[in-house]
Amino acid sequence: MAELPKTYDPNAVEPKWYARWLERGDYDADASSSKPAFSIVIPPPNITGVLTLGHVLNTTIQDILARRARMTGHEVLWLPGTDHAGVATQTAVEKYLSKTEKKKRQDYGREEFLRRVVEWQDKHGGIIIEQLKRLGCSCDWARLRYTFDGGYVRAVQQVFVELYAKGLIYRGRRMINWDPAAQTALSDEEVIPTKQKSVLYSVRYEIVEQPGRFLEVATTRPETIMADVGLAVHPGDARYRELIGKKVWRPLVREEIPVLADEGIDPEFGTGILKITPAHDKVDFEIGQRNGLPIVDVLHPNGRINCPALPELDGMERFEARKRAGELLAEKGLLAKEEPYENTVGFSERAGVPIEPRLSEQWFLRYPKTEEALAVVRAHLIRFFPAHWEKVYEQWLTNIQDWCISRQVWWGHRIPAWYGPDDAVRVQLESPGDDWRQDEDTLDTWFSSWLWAYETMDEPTRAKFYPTSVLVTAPDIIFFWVARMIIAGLEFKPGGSDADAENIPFRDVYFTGLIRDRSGRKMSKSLGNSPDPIELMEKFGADGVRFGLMRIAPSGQDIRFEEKQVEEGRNFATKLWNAARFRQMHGASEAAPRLSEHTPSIYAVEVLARLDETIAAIEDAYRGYRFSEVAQGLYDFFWGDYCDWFVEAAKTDIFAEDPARKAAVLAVMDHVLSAVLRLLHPFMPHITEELWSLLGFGEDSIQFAAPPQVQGLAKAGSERQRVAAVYDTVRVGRNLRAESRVPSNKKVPFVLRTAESWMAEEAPTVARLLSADEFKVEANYEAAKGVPVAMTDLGELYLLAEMGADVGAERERLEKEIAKLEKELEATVRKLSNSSFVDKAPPEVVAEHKQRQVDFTEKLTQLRAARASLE
RNA sequence: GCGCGAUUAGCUCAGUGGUAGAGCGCUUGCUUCACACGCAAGAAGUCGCAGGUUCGAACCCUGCAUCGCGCACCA
Repeated sequence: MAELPKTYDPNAVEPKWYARWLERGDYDADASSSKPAFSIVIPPPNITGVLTLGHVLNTTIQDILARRARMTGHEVLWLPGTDHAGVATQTAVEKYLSKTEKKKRQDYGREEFLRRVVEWQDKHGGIIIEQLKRLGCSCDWARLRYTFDGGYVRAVQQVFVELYAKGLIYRGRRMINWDPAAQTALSDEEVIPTKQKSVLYSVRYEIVEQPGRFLEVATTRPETIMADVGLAVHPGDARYRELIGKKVWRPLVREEIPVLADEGIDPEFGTGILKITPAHDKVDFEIGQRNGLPIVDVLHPNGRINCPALPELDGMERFEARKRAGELLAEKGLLAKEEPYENTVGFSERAGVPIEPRLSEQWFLRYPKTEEALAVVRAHLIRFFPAHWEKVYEQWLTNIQDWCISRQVWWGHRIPAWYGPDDAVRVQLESPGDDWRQDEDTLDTWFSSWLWAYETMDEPTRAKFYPTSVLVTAPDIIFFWVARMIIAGLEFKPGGSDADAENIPFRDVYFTGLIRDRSGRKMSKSLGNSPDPIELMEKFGADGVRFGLMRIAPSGQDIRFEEKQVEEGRNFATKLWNAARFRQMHGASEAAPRLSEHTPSIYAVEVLARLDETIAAIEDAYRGYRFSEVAQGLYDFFWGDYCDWFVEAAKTDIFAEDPARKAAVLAVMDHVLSAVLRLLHPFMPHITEELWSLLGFGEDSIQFAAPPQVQGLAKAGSERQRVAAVYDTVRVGRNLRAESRVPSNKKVPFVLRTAESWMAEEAPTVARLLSADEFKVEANYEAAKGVPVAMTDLGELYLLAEMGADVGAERERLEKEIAKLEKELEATVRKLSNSSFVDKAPPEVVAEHKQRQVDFTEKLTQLRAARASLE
């Protein structure tokens, strides 16, 4: 085999393997397989979206789960797809057309505009799919779905028809959230309450029956005063009892309106008087309904004032009108005061403008199966990771309101309702006839997404792979998507039987953290603080990005992203590459190294024991979806235990002229490398496949190799204790070198004074690790005065530098060491002299402390002797 | 107001009852025959604050503070 190049080039290796995997059909899920099923549906990204770091985190986790499942012998389906994303896509296309052709969607008309959207979708759509491929995602691309696929659209409409027939979907004139920018209704979830600095106006209303007497009423929205239809006070409010039933003059568009009593008024708030504007406030609407008040609407759908009776404001933009209304009131002497005020205003999630509560004819869904949806999570039929999201889910479900599902948007699933002669309404898929016209509105995008877990699968696929194994998603769509999918599964029962366990859309839900920038801000396009993942991959490799991100993504915590972290991932890939390169420089690897044919060195026993521990820890971490633990465990084992210690120690045998010992070491290396590659493969699929192939560890792709198991090869024997003693000696010696200012490249002799004669066998290895030209073990060594000495677990270690003993420096060094040890000993003694501790602490803990006391005392005695010998 | 998180080294974060950890950054020494995207050594933390439980608390309990998120209210 040719020697591996010195540096690893992910940009050449990664696309090569990905193309090969697709060619071989490695990700095609076989619904007729007899292997146990493992399935994930991707949270479909917007068709026109581009890859963000959030997607990278999310899809990397899914890919890890899918790849791990393939290796553990599952038939894996990772079903990919995209979302038509109604409002988002329509807004993007409208923006584009307004820029390029200076036209609004109305200028094109519905049909032509939709043609333009499809054109745009074909041009910009699917970019994200190619980006996911660059990342190495092992999706079954043959099953790629789109929420606008013909069959999918039909299923969405069918569900609408069914729910209507059940009486769960209804049409009604109700208060909804109106987005004046996008000019559509929104669901409650699409409204983001935002704290705002505004102005509180105190407006004076003159009492009709008592001219000259005014009531002060506070409002943040003087531009809607023309829509006031009354004032209200609390029935028990003694201050105003005599006013109930009287009338006041409305200050703008002067008219008499009644004063009435309503329980909903908080007497403590402001002056205790509320103006009632039923058309523009949800609470006011309810009070109006209770008291039989009329509804006066003074806003156009676009948010401009609609009030010809007040020409000063009519047609004015709503916020401009607010200021102007304040001025008008002041001019009339009807403004008592205005003061700065902070309140919370609902903003449209998409358009970013304040929404208007508005009375409107819309379609609503009364959620079915809410109690069942709560129950399956409470009973952990569906498990949330981290579990604390259960509370958030519960809070939403127990306060649930009907869902406004119609949108005044063209790009979406058309509502299958038809209006015929004489106000007849029919809800069905096909048009009832020529004189029937279809509802103009489309459905909320999430009304199609909630079927995603099963409507994306054909019958055989569903039989094999539904319910899916796990859903991986960001917690910000827990209501939009996760909760609604659970409800859909329980209501539409796509499973094999009526049992909840077969109809829930997934068994586990893993909520990722949100990725923030280094100052803690959410990443967004508008802030420009989101790095382009493709650029990162070009710079550090997909594997580097994946590993770097996973190592810092603990379950449920938000992540502060820094490029340094993916740089570390890239560095780790290079380390892996070079460790493999070192191995293949010493001959061909064995695919199935037979460790039992060799007598393992004590270092081999140690590294195999650590490998076992690592494998066990990884298996446990996977069970709890603790991916950063898996990544960190592998990183520590491979870089620390294997590279820094085992390989360096093993060089003694590799470079020695003993073929048996060399073969033994190489077999252990093959064993560990093979195991590490397989353990690492879900995180770094490309480089592990490349090395698997180059080192010849398997005929087939690493993707289907079984993960290594705990072997129990290394028992807690004396070997591990000896390795610990050797490594301790090395650490102490290296420290002694540095403290004594011996340069790294200078070889010096060491002597260890100890009765442990076995240590002499390890002398070549200790010498190598210490960069010593000689390492001697003597039971009765007498050092010359001023020779640097330090204590190891086995005895005194002397550094015989020929640089002339510096008695002063050595004294100083020893005193520092003595002081440190004294402190530690003192703490231990104090603890042991506490009778409560000795009586109540577990015996092994007490024993540990006693041993520590003995060790410390011994070391201290020797250090003091060394110190004394300097005088 | 209710609920959920977080608070540990300069930075980003691990650590869930028994002598404080990693990476980066910093200081020092090294181009030693896998790797300078590297090797070795080092400095650096009253574990947000105050109580409590315990022989023993970064860890368990209570309260508080600060930051973030969700829900409700917001005239």
